[in-house]
Amino acid sequence: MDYKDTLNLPKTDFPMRANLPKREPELLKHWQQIDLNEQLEKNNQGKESFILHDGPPYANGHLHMGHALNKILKDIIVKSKRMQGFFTPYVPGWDCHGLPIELMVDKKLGKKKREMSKADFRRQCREYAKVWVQTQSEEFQRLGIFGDWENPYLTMTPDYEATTARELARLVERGSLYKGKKPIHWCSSCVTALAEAEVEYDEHVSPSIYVKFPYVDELPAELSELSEKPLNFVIWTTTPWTIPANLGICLNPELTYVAVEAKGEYLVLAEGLYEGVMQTLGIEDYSVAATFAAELFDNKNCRHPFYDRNSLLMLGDHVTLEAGTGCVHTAPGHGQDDYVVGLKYGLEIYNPVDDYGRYRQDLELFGGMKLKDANAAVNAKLSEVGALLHETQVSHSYPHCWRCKKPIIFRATEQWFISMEENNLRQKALQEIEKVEWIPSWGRNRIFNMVEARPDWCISRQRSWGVPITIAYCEKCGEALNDGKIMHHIADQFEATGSDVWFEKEASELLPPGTVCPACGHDKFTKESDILDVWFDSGVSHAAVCELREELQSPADLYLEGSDQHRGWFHSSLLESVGTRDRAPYKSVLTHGFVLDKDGRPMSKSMGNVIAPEEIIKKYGAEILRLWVTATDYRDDIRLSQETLQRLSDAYRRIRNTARYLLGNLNGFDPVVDTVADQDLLEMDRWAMSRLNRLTQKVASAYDKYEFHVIYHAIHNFCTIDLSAFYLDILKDRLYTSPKQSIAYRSARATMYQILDALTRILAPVLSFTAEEIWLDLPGQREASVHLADFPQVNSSYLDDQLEERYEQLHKVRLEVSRQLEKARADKQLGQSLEAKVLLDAPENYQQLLTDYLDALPTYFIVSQVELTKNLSAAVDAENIPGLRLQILPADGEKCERCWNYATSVGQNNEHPTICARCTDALAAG
RNA sequence: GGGCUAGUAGCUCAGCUGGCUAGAGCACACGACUGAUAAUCGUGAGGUCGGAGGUUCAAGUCCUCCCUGGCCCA
Repeated sequence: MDYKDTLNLPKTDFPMRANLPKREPELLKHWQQIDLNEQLEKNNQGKESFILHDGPPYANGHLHMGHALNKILKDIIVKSKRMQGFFTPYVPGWDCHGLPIELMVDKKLGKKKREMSKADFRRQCREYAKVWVQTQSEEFQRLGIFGDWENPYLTMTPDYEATTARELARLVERGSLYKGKKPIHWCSSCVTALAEAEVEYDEHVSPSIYVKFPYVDELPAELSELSEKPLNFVIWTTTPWTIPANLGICLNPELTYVAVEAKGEYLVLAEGLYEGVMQTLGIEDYSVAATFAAELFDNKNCRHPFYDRNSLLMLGDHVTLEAGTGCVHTAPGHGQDDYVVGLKYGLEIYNPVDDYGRYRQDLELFGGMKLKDANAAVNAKLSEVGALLHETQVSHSYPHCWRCKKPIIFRATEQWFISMEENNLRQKALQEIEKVEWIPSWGRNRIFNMVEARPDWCISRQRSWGVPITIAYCEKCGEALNDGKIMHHIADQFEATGSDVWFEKEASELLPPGTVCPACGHDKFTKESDILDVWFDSGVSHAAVCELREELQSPADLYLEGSDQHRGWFHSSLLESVGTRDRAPYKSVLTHGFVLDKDGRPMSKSMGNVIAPEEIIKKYGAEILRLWVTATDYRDDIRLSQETLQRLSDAYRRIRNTARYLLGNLNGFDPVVDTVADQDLLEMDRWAMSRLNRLTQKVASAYDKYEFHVIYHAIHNFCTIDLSAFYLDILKDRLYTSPKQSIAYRSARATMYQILDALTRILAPVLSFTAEEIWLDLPGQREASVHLADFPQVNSSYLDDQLEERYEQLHKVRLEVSRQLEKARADKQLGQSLEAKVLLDAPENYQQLLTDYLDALPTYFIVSQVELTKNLSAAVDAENIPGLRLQILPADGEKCERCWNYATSVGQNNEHPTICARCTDALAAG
C-alpha cells in the first residue's frame, strides 16, 4: 500500500507563480464587477471620518515614480484607516491651469494660435488638460489605488473656478489684495512674470564690470582731507544693462570703508575687499588715504556716470564682503534687495525695460535697444565717459525660465499682490504652523522659515490659461474696482459655465448693472487681463473640495506630498486658508522624499536613469511597486534600482508562497465546525498565536505612525523566520501524519487559519491585489472584498512573554543542533535530519528546560530521537551556549515509510511492517 | 551662499535617552531534501557604522570640522 495516500498533504489551486502583470487587471475587472468602489464609498459611513485631502498633480504627461510613490502612500493610508473603522472618502484631484499646459498647446497650435481668440485658445487648453486627466486617472487606477475616480476634482471645472474667484473676492474684502510695482522675475521670451517656482538657476556667462561713480556732495567734515582729488565710489556688477536704471549705491553700515588713492583720484571700497579689487583692476601703485564708517555717507549723492541725475548713497544689510567692492549698485526696479532699500529711501521703483526685453523708447541713449545688445552698449558708454575701471567675464549661477530655459531678468511691473502684513497674515500663518502636526517634525522648521522670510505673494500672471483676476478698471480714470461684492457677482457667473465668460463677455455684461466708478462716476470699464497664479488655484482646494463636498470636511486630517511642497501646495494652501479663514486647512502634514536612482541621483531623461512605473508594472506588476513604497523609509529620499526591484520580487514570492502553503493546508477547513477552543490549542500553536498577535500589534502601531517599512520587515520576518523556517517546518510532521479528528491536527489547522486570516488583512493596504486573491480563496463566510473588512483585533490574552522566552531558549539549542547536523552532513553521515539521533549534555541553566521539553525536542529539531545524557563518546562544544555539549548519532530503528521518522517500532506490526507504531495508530484512528 | 535633511554589510532596514565580539531578512557561496518543488530547509562568508579630530572608564550613538548626496531658496 502507498502510505502517501494516507497523509494530509497540502492541496490548493492558488498558484505559486503570481504572474502579476496579467492577474492584476483581472482583479481590477473583478472589483468593477462587484461594484467595490460603490461599496467602499459607503463603508463606515456615519462613523468617525478620516479625510486625506489629495494634492492635485499637474495634468500633463504620464505618471512618473514620484506620482506613484505619492499616490500609493496615500492609498495605503486610506485603506488602512478604513480597515481601522474610519469613514474615509478619498477624492483625487488635478491641477489643470497654468503655463506648462499653455506652452504645450501653444506649441501644438503653432501659427494657428494667432487667429484664435483667447476664449478659443483656452478651450484648447481645457481639452488638452482633460486628455491627461483621463490618462493619469487610468494609470493611477492601474496601481490599485481606490478613490472616487468618477468624480475627481479638477481646478478647471466651473464650480471650482467659481470658488477660486470667490476666494479671491474674500481676500479683497479683507483688504489683502493690492496692486503694486515690484521687481519680479520676468521672461522676455515667454512675455510673462514667473513665480519663484518657475525659475531655475543655471550657469551663465555674464560681463563683470567695475564702475566708478563720482561723489558730488560736500565731504563729511571728518574726511575734509580728501577734498584735493576727485572721490569715486566703485561698484561691481554682472548686469551692465541695469546701469541705466541705477538710482543709488548701497553700503553696509557694519563695515569699514577705505578711500584708496590711485592715479590721482580716490576710490571708495570696503576695507575687507580693496586689496583684491586693486589687484583685479591691475593697479599696483596705490595707498589708503582714509578709513571710515559707511554712515558718514548715508544719504549723500554720487552722480550717475552718464545721465544727468544723482545716485543716492544708502545703507543696507544685504551688502557683503563675499564679492564685489562693498559698494552695491542699486536699481530698485531690477532687484529684490534694491527694491527694499529703495523703498526705504523713497526712491522710484524705476524700470526702463518693456515686456519684450527692450529699453523703452524714451530712454536716453539706448531707447528701443534689445537687452541682449545692451551690455556691450552700456559698457562702451561707460568706457567712453571714463567710468569703466575694468571689464571681464564671469560664469555664475543665473536665473533661467523653467519653460524656455532662457535667462530671465528682474524687472518691476504692475502686479497684484497678496500682502503678508495686511491682516497680519504672516504672523497668523506662523501661529497656525505651530498648531499643525508636521511629520517628520522638521517640516515645521522648514515651512516656518519660509513663511517668515517670504515676500508678498504675487498672484498676477500675464497669461491666458487660468482663472482671471476679476477686477475691472475705469476706462476714464483707471481706478481699479477691487470690490469684494462686485467680484462675488462675477464669480457667481463662473458657476454655470466657468471663467471663460470673463473672456467672452464685455465688462459691462459682467459687472452688476449700474456699476459706476467710485472715483470719477464714469460707467465704462475694461477688464484686468492678468490671470491667477496656479498655486492660488490649488491653494483654494480646501474650500472648493473639502468644504463643498458633503462627505468631506475642512480642515482635513492629513495632507501628504513630497517635501518640495513646503514651498508649494502646503504653503499656498496655508496662506490662502489663513488669509480667508484664519486657520490652517490641515491638522497634520506628512511629507515624503524624492525618488532617486541607484546612486542617489535624481532621475532625468538626459541622465538616462529613469525607471518608469509603467516599466515596473509590465515586468513585475503594480504589486511590486506598492511593496517598494512600503519597504522603504520614505521620509528620506528613496532609491530605486533594478536590484531593489529584484529583491522585492523575491520577498513578494516568499510572502505569497507562505500564504499558498497555508491555504494548501487549510484545504476543506470550515471555521464554523473546525475551530478549536483557545485552551485546547497545543502549546506550540499557542506560541504561534502569541507571535501572530505580537505581529498584529506591531503592524497596527506602524500603520498609525505611517511607518510602513516597519510593516514590511515585520511581516516578511514573520513569514520567513517564525513561520517558514520554524513553525511550519516543524508542523509538517504533525499536520501530515495526524488523524484528521485528532486535536493535534485540528489545533494546527485552527491556528493556521487564524494566521492566514490576520495576515491577509494586515497585508491588504499594501498588497491590495494579492490580499484579495488570498481572501477569495480563504475558507469561511466573509466580506465580498478584503478591503471591506477590518484589521484583526489584537487579542492580548494570546500574548505570552514566558512562552516566547522559553521558545527562544529552545531555538538557541536548535541552532546548535542544526550546526552539528550540518557537520555530520558534510561528513556524509546523513542526509535528512530525521536520520539522526541527538545526544545533549546540558549545562545547569538549560537542564530544567530541556528536561521539561524532552519529549518535544525531536519534533522541534526535526530529528528522530533526542537524549539528555552526560554520557557522550565524542561530544562537541556548542558555539554559543557555554557548557552545552552535543553529539550526533544515527537514529535508532528503521525509517518509517509513512512519516519518515526512524523508530524501533518499525516492523513490529504484522499488518503494517514498514511503518512505526505512531503511524499504525494513526491509520487505525483514521 | 542660506534653510531643511541624509550617509550602518551588494539591497532594504534595526540599533531608544552612550555600555556587546554592531544585528535582521534578502542576495551570494556551499550543502540537504524531493510530501510547500520554477518551492522548502540548513550552514557559511560579508561592515575600520561617510572621513578626521574631540569629550568620556566607554561612542554607530554626544560635540566640532570636513567629504558626498537630496529638496527648497538666493
